[in-house]
Amino acid sequence: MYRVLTVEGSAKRSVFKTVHGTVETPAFMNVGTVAAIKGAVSSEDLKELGCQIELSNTYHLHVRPGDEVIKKLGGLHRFMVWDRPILTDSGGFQVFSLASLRKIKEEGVYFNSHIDGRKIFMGPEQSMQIQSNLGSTIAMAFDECPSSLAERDYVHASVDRTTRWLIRCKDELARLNSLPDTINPDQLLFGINQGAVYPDIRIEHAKTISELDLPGYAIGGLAVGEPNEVMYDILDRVVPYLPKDKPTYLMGVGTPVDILESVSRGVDIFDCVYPSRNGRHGHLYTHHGTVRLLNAKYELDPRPIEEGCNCPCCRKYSRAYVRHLLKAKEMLGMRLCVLHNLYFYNRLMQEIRDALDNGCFESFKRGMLASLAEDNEK
RNA sequence: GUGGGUAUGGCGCAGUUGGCUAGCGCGCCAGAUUGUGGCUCUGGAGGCCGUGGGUUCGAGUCCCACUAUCCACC
Repeated sequence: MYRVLTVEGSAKRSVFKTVHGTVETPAFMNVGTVAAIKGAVSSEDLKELGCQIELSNTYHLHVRPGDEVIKKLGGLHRFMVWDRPILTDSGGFQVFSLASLRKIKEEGVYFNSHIDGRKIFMGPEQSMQIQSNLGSTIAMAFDECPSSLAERDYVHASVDRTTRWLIRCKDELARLNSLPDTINPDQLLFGINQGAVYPDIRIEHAKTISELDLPGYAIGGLAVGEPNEVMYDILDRVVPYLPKDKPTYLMGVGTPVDILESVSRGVDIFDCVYPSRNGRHGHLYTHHGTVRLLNAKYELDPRPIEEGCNCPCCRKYSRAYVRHLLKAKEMLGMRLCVLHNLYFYNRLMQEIRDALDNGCFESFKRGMLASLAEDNEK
């Protein structure tokens, strides 16, 4: 299923085979929370952008349109017409991001829907049932993502509960996968490491969940406000305790720099809203730093967002035109910007894989870090 | 032409019985944003308060004239 091809330091170049196709890693998952990449990007577009695997969200699809609806329509792949791998986030992060609307108990979490305010209960079993109805390739464990500022005692108790939840997730998914009418009987479960910024709690947790022999492991609860150096330090300490023969997924990360630094620390898979959300807001990534397209200095700029970029936006359109579209709040402006950013991220991952294949990742990384730090003011 | 209303940053407006460096929304300029509520947040620039007189210790606020504009009526 998962095979390491080459290693350079802690960096890994691997292939991860699933029933929905192979993911070449290091890989970036393009984020389509509600079974769509925001910004009018279709699943056809995703293929053109080089997307290998897409991420959707359990909580959001549960509240709308409802996982039962998607199951009746044949599962998420058929629903959104995407035949490559899909990872569904468990809803655990919403415990954290919608914190003002929730109550956490041993059995699970009581939410208020952000759509209509109605009460929702989600525990490990519910999350697995929803993800089973969606039929994603990879289901994520239902976890709690404690604040990076949380007290040590709280984090300790939270992580213990997350472990108990993980065992319940594993049991429940095994049961669901064996049911006759299940959408994807080969659905995989990834466990999630937590522990905020306490290395000893994280390491202990990593050891514990590794023993459950799941097909993959994620590191959650990072890049939520703590300094970058802290995140890198946690990765240095924790990744060695996760199985090397399984994919390692760093949740919610990150900037191009974060990705380079994390690959060199052994991470295989990433996801982040940056390319899509920032794209919608005119914050564009290039190999030579970011372009804030809404800045006045681009008003008359006839160049593409990035010279030499082969994305659907850069092949045709000028900064001036796309800037105008964003200013006018035309959907096309967002779309073109998101297309560029996702193309950039997917291409960056391809470049990382090529460098690993050629055994020159460290020098590639040094050069790319220098290039990304350029001002792009010209 | 007559009567009445209104004139405050690019636009739309607040400005209490006249009282310290005239506010707000949008827009504009710049910055944040890491398992996405097509958001949200943080800064910044920009105003001789229509013009000219007057009353007062002090006027965006009161008085007069003028100009512009809106409404009603001949």
